[in-house]
Amino acid sequence: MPPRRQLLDKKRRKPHQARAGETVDAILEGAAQILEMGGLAAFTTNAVAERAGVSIGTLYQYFADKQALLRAIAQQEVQATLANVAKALEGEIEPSLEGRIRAVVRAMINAFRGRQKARKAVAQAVMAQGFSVELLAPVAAFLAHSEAHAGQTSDPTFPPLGREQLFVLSRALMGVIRSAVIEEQPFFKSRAFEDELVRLVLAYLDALTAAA
Amino acid sequence: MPPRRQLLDKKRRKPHQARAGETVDAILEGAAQILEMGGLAAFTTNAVAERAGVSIGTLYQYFADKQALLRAIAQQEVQATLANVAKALEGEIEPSLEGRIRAVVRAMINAFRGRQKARKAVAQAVMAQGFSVELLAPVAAFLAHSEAHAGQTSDPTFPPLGREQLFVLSRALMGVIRSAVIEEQPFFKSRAFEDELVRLVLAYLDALTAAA
Amino acid sequence: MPPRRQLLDKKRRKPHQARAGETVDAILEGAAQILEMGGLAAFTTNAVAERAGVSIGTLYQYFADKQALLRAIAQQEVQATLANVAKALEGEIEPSLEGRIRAVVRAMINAFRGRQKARKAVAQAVMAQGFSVELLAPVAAFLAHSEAHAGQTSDPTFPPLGREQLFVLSRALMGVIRSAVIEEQPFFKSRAFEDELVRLVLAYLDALTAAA
Amino acid sequence: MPPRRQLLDKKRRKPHQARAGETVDAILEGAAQILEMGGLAAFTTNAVAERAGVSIGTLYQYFADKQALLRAIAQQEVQATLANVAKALEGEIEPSLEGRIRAVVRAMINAFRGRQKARKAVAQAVMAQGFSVELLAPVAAFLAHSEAHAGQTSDPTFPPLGREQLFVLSRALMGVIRSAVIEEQPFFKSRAFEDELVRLVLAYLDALTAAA
DNA sequence: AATGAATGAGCCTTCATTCAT
DNA sequence: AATGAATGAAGGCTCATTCAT
Repeated sequence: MPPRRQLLDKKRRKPHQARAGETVDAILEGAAQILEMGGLAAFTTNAVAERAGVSIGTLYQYFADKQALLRAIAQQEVQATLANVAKALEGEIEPSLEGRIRAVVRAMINAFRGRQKARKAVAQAVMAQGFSVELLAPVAAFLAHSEAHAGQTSDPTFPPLGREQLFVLSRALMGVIRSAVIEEQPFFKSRAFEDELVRLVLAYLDALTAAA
Repeated sequence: MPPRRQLLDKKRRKPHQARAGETVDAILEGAAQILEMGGLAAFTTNAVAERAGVSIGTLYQYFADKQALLRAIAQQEVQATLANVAKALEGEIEPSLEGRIRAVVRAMINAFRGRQKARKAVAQAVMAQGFSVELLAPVAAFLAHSEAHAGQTSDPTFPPLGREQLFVLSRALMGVIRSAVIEEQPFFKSRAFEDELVRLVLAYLDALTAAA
Repeated sequence: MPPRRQLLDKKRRKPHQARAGETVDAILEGAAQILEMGGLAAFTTNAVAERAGVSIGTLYQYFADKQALLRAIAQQEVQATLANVAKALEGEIEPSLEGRIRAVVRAMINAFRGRQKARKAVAQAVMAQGFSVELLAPVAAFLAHSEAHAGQTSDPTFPPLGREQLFVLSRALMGVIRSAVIEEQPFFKSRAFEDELVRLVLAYLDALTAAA
Repeated sequence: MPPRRQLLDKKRRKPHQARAGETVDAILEGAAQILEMGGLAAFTTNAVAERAGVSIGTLYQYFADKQALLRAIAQQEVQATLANVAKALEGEIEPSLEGRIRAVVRAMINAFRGRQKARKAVAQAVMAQGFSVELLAPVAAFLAHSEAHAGQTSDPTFPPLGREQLFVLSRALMGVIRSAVIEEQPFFKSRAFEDELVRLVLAYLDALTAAA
């Protein structure tokens, strides 16, 4: 029996004896849901607050402004994706280069399965702000790291990636996945699609190796 | 009997004729300028009308709403880019596969040189609407066409691209360029960047050939 | 029979074929009324717009922001007061110093009769912004001008007022009237009150003369 | 049994006693600081509470609302100013009328412990509420009292001031100082300014005497 | 007594769109 | 066809105030 607020008729709900952390989580979750449902256009602070079941004032107690909220979600999403990728890599027994690349590709594709529209919106919003560089930094770092490990295996090694090469590789990969999500391609989750992505990465790395 | 707007004919008719055409062009030009100067944030219908030197009412006589205006600009840009690519291809003497790929890549990069900010804004806005599919269709078609021609040369031929392969190739290329534009990468117009793009496309096509 | 505004029931009225000038006047009038009724606290842009019978959008078409509106009213009020004073002086046949001072005092008192609360609010608001100096400048100029004329009469002349002296004289006069308005003193319109104000000004001027 | 707030007793009791008194003082001090630093715009209840080092809830335990807090500050300041004036008068060896007037003027100028901005803010805020009457009452009373004492000296005496005369004298004095504070006049603390104020009061009193 | 998370009414402002002229 | 004054829904954000702990 929730002690406060009994007339649920009109406005707020959620009795919440929520600790601050819980409140923040609720807001983040609400924001993601709004993004998922209506895209960036529906992403208004009032809508987020309502969906999160908190007052607009509470939202602003935790996020300085709309952008800060957006940034937080983006951060969270990138983190989650990276964690996904990392986990996929660890679990991978097969140490072949192709095996590891496939693991990364698969993890990235799967990362987009949950909330496609939300991620789409986040991607757009974040890019629109110019945070893309910082946010994608971890991705680039990860790829670089992954590449560094390559030398420890029996795989054909390849020279360290230059600035432009890292950029091309990471953006090509993300660009294709991004497009597939945004265009809602039917083959998004197909094995054929995954194969082509792996082929793309592998081919590029091979070409680099050959050139060196 | 299409009463308004052929605007894609590009050719300006006699100045005392086709008042409408001129007005539309003025609006489109004004819109592009606004976009270029202030980005999406400054892109208000009133601002565009003022810049174009027409009343807001007139603007709405030719464009149903803001989105329609945005779509028209996007259309125009894509069209122009394709024309650029085609011209580059035609003028290319060297018939090697790499030579043609480089021509295409260069044409696409150059297409973004004029009004980078405008293109960035258009890209973001249009993607947010989900029109990417239609807009990118001509690009994909063009690449398919280009590939079809490849067989007619003395180059090592490669099998016709499958749906996923065409998708991966085109989106990878566009995705990298798009990212470079949006992130305003300093190396955008460098030779090194161009080289990597060519390498990416070439490597993927080689891999496909090898697999066949 | 006021021609405008017929359905007072709910929201908007006024079919308005209003010229821009009329609209501005309506807004200014509405603003004065709001100020008169509820003071600065009630002075919200929405309230003003509603009272003026225009949409909030229209208000912002003519005034950049709330402050601009406030400044406009203040300007108008000061102007009106000065006009009042000037007219009173002109009409004054008796050219004695005391006679002229009394005319000024009376004009100032009368200026505050119409919309006491509005003027009170305007005074406060304007002071809060720091425009007081510029706005009161005409008053000071007027006093200086009045003083300049003194030499042309048979009155005992007095030396030109210094900066501090002009300040003390004008603010003392305005301060007393202002207080009377704000405190809603019953004797505000009495002859006795007027007499004391005249005495104050006269005494100060005399003292200055004696000191010189 | 008044449970809260005697705060005007000024005397701080034993530090381990009277917790409430200390809290109230802290709030009042915090409020004054906020006012001084950021003016009325920065004067939010939350800001005051934070500055005072208490929670917002505690603030509301001692002050019914924001206005009450403002009133308390004003009260306190007026009280302090009067005390200042009284002390100045007592300490004044020279018993001449001009000497005593100067002491009063100086005390009023120096009031508010040098916190001009806070004083300005308080003046504006309090006036906006219409509390001016009550707040100025002690000032008027003091002046009346002071005048009453005048007769006991060897100064040229003057007749007791009438209602309008007392009003004019006190408001003229306060009005000038108030304006100087609000307009942030550079000569506020100058000797020349003080001289003119003294002259104003003296001249008016002289005129009254002469008329009697 | 004190705390501070939560509330939400309401403020200022923008801008896409309409329509009488 | 063109104009542009007018509209008003909607958005971001603030801050005085409450109340369960």
